[in-house]
Amino acid sequence: MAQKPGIPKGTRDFNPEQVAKRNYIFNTIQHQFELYGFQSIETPSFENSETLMGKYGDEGDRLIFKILNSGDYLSKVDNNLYSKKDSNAITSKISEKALRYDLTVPFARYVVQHQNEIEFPFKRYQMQPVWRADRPQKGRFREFYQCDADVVGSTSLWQEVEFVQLYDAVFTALKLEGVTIKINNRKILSGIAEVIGASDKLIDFTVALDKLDKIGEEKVKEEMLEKGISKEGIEKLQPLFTLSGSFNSQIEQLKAILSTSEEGNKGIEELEFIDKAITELGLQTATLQLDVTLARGLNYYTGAIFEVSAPETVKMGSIGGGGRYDDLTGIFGLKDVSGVGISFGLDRIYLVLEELNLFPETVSKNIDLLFINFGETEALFCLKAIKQLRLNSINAELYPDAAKMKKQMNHANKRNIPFVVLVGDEELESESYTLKNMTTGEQFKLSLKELILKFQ
RNA sequence: GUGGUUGUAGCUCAGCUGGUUAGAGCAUUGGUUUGUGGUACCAAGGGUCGCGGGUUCGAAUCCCGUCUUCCACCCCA
Repeated sequence: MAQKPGIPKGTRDFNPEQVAKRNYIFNTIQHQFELYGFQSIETPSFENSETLMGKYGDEGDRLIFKILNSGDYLSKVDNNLYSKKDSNAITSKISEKALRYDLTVPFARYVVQHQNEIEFPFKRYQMQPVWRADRPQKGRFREFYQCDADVVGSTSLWQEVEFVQLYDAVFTALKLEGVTIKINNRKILSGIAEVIGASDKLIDFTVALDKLDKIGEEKVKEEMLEKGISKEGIEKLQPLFTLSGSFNSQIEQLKAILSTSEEGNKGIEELEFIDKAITELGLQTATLQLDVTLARGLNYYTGAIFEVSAPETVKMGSIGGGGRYDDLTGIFGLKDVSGVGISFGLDRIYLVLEELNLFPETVSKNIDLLFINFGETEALFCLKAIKQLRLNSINAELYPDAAKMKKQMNHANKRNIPFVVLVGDEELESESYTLKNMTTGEQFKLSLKELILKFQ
């Protein structure tokens, strides 16, 4: 035997059962998206490099899969550049396309490109694979699916409120109870940075703050010092490290910290609005939690920031994220179109449902009837019946070969087919069908009409 | 990108400090059983020990490289 074929690391094959389970998640999410008024679009799996590059920060650029130009791609690189062996400089010469890294940036590109055809506010959802040249680990792949819902063309905070409800609706429909929807606001982070005199170090400051629950207060302070944030500034942060209690009481504490920051106050107002509405409307199974350490997608989020964590019993990174971006389309030349959206990580949700055993038993569809093949005459007779069954929406098939009974029966068992039909000489003569229940072993002789009636 | 970990039959794994022809269970195929399956028993097929190089009289076993797996960091869904 030659060496076995394989697939690139971080990618996966899906067997029929896995596909059925994935489709169950897809369908559940899609159903809720549509209930909330979102419409589906699709974009190409690869975009022009300039559409993607620079939109996700340096780290993001590194993780984008670049597609090599076709043809004699090296001939365009001048010798001087080539001899320097500067990968970054050469990349733009030999690669002009790249695999999509997420669904948000391509959507922004779509909105700008089709701005005159779109009726705003535009609510779209998109469920497609994205690719990242990351190193795989638990719940992290190089090809995975995102399910995004975004609204563009409205600055209304009611959108944020609806997205919180949508998260709750989807996870409730998936029977995944006890997820936490964490919410924060970019304006609060900016406000804090402003108050401690580190406005220019917002990203460094938030990246460090984000690690609070992971590495602890001391290490976070160390990292901030390293990044050049003043000692006095860090001292002002002290209340932040011990921030606790209900949504409301955290808000009160934040108000004290941010009293001098106009932007910070704006962020507080927004959070209060959302919390008040959600409290009034109620959530089914999820919990909305204020988390000031939450810092995601800072390269484009300007208002609300969302992240969803699985129930604490499961060790898994976030299973969803999102936020408000006031100026994403600005990058592509369209000003003043605000957007807000959320994303579901299908592959991670799959792992969580699997771990908690939450998939319904019936996710995979099976055929009801397998006709045993006894030979040419019998097979043709069976196919006539099968045709009628299928016209009546009954799943049925004929075993393709006139193999030994044992083999055919075994095949039915392996595939968990509940019934087989036997048609031999005797049945041919009487134009009847022997139906055998593979679980109980019972069998009955039926006419085609009776057979159809039984399975309809 | 950094650090660690893993790789033996289709699958799950044994194989002690290097020593004849590398094993088991499950799965597969055939038989006991020509139109009645699941169970049982019997038998058979299937492996360049991830790949490449090195040390050695001798390597699945030790060393180096490489790829892969999983995990942590970075970052993220």
